[in-house]
Amino acid sequence: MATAADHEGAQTPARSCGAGEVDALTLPGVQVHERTGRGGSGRGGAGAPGGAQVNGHMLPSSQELAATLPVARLLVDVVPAHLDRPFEYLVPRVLDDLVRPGVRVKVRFAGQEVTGYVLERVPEAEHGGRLSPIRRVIGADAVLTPALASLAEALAASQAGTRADVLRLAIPPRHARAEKACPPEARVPAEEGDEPPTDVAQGPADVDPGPWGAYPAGPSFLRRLQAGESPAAAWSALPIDAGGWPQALAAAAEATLASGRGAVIVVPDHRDVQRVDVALTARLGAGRHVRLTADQGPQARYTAWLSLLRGHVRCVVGTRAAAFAPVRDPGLWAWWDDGDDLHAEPRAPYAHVRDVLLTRAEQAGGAVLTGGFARSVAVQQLVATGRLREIVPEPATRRRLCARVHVAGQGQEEERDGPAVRAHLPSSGWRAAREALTRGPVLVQVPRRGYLPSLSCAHCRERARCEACHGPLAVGAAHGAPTCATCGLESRQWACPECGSRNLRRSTVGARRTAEELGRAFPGVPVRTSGSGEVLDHVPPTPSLVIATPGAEPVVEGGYAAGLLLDAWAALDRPTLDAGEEALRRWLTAAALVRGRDRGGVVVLAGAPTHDRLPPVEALVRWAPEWFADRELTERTALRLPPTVWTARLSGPQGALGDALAALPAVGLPPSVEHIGPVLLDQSPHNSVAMISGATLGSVPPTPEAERPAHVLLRADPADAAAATAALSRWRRLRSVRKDGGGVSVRVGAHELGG
DNA sequence: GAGGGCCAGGTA
DNA sequence: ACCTGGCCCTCG
Repeated sequence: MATAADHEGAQTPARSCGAGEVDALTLPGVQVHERTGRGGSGRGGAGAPGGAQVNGHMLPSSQELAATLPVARLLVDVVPAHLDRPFEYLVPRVLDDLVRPGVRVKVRFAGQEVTGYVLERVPEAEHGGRLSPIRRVIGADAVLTPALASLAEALAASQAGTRADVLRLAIPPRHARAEKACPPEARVPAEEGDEPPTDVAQGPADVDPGPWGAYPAGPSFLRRLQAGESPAAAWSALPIDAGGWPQALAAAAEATLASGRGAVIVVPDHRDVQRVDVALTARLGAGRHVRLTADQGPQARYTAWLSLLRGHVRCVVGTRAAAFAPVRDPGLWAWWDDGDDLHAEPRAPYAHVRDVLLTRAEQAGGAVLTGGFARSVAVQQLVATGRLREIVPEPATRRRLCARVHVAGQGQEEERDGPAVRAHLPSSGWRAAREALTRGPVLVQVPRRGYLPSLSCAHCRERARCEACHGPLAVGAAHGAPTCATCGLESRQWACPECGSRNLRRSTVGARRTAEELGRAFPGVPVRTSGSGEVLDHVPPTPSLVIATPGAEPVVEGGYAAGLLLDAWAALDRPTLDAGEEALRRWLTAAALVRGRDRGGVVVLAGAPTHDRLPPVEALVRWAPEWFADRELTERTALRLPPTVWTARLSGPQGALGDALAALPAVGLPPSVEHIGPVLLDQSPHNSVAMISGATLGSVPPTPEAERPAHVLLRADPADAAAATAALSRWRRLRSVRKDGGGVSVRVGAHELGG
């Protein structure tokens, strides 16, 4: 393959490189303007007969420019916020044909070679100074489509980030072999009639509603998709008994394709991609859709991405980054399980899949569909504001197809001994499992992986902490010593600082230990585990115990006979805003894999507080995710908690945060914006490092007060959100130009002080 | 973010 | 007269 370097100085006439063959074309002999000459106008090359003229600067002949529109405005891929604006470059004549809006190029910027994206070609420069030439074109495809450009602009604005941040997530690295494998776009025009005829909306042949038949509003949603309309829905999915959510998403995709439009489906993890992929193949046949995941490798990823960009394929299923997929004429934006934190992008600008898809729907049109067994508070807010309409099953359908839920420890007294207690199971759970094992597999969800992830004082129940750093103590293996999860120090002589007791008790039991114990409680029954490390996709529908951590529950044909949800309090006790929401989501996700009530399916929730029934527990028992989400939304509105208010988090050294707070009003932060903090990030790890090393080395100075890491949470009414975000954006630009950001990072929409 | 110019203050 | 460091600006 000819690389850029191969072309260096080769004097290749542009004409000999048909667009289809060009990988990367290097401008031969570009030398001038490499250095910003110190003296005068430095009109370089000697002679320069027939040199072009731009802004009064004569250019040498080796630099002959495109005859028309010799200037390209580019977005350069650089980090600093104040550089998020167009820069102008010259278009050499040899690159004239290739430098089109959206094309990826290489240019010299601040002395380095950087990637740029062509925004437009213009007749003359706005910039007064001299321009550098574009050095190379990276692939002939216009990767920055107009749709993507406006998406990047909107997302950057709403997250106080930069367009380059967005594009880094949205446009995969170019892969030349993938480009070759995917036939050039010129030869596959969508309108030439070589598309499968089913792609064209035609006549009465309605798409088979499949699982949508179980929802009153389902079939009409599909019909509207097929008719080219753009409904927007929050869908409460029934358990797998009702046909399976992957099949439902595939049906929605088929209806959309039948209207002549494309579809984007985003799911949390690659197991979900696999399942939707299978469903799509079954619905659409082979070759009508592509997958897009982070783990598929550069070539496969770019091949899939290009086939969407070039319009060969109109439907995609993938994980987070697939939300940016360049599907042509999009008609459906769908995502599954809004509450799964895999949908939240961990890199700047931190946009959630929901933000990305809703923004795209607003900009490009198309239907919106978000489904799940649970309903997140964020989705409930969209329902409450009328952005989404509900698709929910009839109560009777739900009662029939959802498992019966029992909360252990309620009603009749639980037994105090026997095999159940030894397996730290409530006896009702043990009985349910024993009975269910005669009919099929039993799913056991344990909230945490590992062995004994956390320990507490056997006497006063105070959480056991590391003596050095106050991190949580845990036991990693069957006979291991308690070890700090934060600093790794072994604690062989632990004593409770509260009551002096030297005995530890487990407060959470991990999957491995549970597997051991259950194996003993149910001799002869095969035990399988699925969690981090080894995640099982499927298990056979034969009697077995399947122990899984949340998100790793294997699917079983025909559903589990029963489900045990252990250590409920551990899920509820997390000190985060969304602990209840997240607990319910995890329980419902597991419970949805269990057979419906009509087929004897039962779910036992163990370890929930018994004195009063918490809303997430009640919502599980009643299988009422909408009720819970609505209640939670009401409560957060009253308490001014996100997502009902705008929030942003600034993180960095305490001193720099103070400076930032002082500077923000001057760049337009509305006075109504409150701030909470600065709050010191956590005393323990940093102190512990100082303490431990101080003890051994004797001379490590403590972290200066101003340098200690901290957070500030900003909070504002939704009405002030745009102004507040804009102020943060301006502040970032100012900071980055002065190089005194002080290590403060900005995250708009961060709900918690932690993390 | 990187590189460089420019001014202030110190050093030979 | 020359070196060094900090500040601030440009980058097309």
